[in-house]
Amino acid sequence: MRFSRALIPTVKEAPADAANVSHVLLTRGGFIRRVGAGMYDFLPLGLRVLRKVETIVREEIDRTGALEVLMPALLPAEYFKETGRYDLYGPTLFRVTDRKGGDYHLGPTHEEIVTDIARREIRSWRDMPKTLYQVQVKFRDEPRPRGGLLRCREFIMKDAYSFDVDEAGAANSYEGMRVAYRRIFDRMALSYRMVAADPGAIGGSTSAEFQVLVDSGEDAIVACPKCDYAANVEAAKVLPIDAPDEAPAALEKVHTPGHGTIDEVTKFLGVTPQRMLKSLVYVAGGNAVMVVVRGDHDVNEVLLARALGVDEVFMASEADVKKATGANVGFAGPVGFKGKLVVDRTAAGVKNGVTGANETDQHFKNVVRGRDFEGDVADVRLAATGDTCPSCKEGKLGSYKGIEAGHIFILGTKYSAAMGATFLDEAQQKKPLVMGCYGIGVSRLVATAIEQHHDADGMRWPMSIAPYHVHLVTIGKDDVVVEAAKQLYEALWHKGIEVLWDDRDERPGSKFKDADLIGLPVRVTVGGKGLAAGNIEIKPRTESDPKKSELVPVADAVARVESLVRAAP
RNA sequence: CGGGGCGUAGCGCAGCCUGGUAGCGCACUCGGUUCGGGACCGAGGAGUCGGAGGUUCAAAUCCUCUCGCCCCGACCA
Repeated sequence: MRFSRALIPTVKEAPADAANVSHVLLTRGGFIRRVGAGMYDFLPLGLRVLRKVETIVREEIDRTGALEVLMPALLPAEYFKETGRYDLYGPTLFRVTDRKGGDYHLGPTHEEIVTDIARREIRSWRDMPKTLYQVQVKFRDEPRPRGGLLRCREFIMKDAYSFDVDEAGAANSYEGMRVAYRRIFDRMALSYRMVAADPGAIGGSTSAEFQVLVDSGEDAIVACPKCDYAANVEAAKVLPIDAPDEAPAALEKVHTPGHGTIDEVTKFLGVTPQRMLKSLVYVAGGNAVMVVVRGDHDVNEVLLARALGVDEVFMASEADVKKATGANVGFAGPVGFKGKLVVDRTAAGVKNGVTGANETDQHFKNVVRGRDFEGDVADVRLAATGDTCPSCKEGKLGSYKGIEAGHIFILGTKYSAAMGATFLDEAQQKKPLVMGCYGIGVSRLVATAIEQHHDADGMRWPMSIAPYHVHLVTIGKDDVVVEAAKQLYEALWHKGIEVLWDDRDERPGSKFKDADLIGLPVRVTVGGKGLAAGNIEIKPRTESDPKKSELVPVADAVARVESLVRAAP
């Protein structure tokens, strides 16, 4: 492609509304343009990347034996109503009404729709295993779209669904998909980690996320350096931490005027956060629940909800805290608390703790569980850096940030049972299909790749998903230069190497800046000076020194470029 | 939805507090000089100041309502 005929609207200044590197660079590089909140145009370069990601995903998913289908994005409400998700999804569902007043919605995911295919088409154990997938647009009215392509209201997802006769079969399908996912992320040259995850709203038992490791990521991950344990913090198991043994001292009420936070109280009373019993009020199923964790820990709301047997818990409002404790926020405590009380296992072991007295400006010292309060003990804290690994019990967990690029689940019979998707097994018994589901955020991956591969000058595309492989820059308009470039351009294309030729009538500086911004993996410069000496210049985008490039005789240029393109991931 | 902020030329912004007839940089068009890391000179085109209502002789500026967007939280690929 000749730059002069392409649509690559690069801009010098970052858009004011962009906060993420990928959003800034994709916009500046002319890959995408915002249309509305969480909606983007893919301009030619952006679309080329998207297509390459899709191709890798298709190749690897096909390799597992899965079959590509295409389901509608516009869905009649009846299917989601069958499983109750029409209500459960709430405002996240884009709801539409047709001319006859019928209820429809745009598909946020397609478990119900594939399950409908399955209940019509899969009748015998002989039909399985079977995995169906699609690469398709999804719609979710996110509470807060953000980060450019990272979180959109309309986005491209690869969603696959497996159907098996039993749990063992489902585990097998799941394993096959796990291998495919590894290959996909490896081919895209992403540094990622597969982590244990919470199945969340999709439901099911086993699930793992593929987290691309970047500091700007929204998800917190803990991982063990000694074994392969890694988990999203919200799904991480925690081990109780023993407190130093002490003889119980007498309960004592202390005046702590205006000191409500852990930080203030520890300083004011001269105690460590490990001695604090942080008491938080949540609302679960309409009731106020007090949760006690150690001062240096945070509540894991997923674990808390599970411990309470509810779907969701919410932090209580300031007013609700006052109502529940009779004190201002900052002075809640378990001692004398009348409502439901949940105590984290580690907090339960704290001897002579410090906690709010449910009285504004008052705390208790030397609080002992069993003597001063009871409550239900459960692991409800978030895993933290330095925790002992719950798997090998040896390593100390480290913390990482990631972007969720893929998620795989074993669903079991949740959807098949609800929708009557059954088959006849060898014993002529009617059984529900055992399902798994597997998602990859295809459009999100475009942005994720940039979050991980960029520098101060712009993007650094991995070869496998770069919009073109080679950025050919010509300096000046001399006939010799243009002719040499043209020959190189055509020779490379004949070898299947995709070349973007910047043939614009621009000054060299602008061309180099745009080349760095767009970030194609190999830059080839043809200029009068080099050509006079019989050379062209080759510079990988990963080389950060602007002056450093390889001089190659014109005759060897094609072979040299080809070897670079073939070698890179 | 809770909290914060922003809507002025294609993009990035100033002007608003203290009303007086809209400006800067980039981009764009034309002419010229330039040409190996975002050149320079000259000339130009381009804006219902998000929308509606109000106050006023006069509103981008003050008031009310409204729409849109961004950022921080709860959700997710």
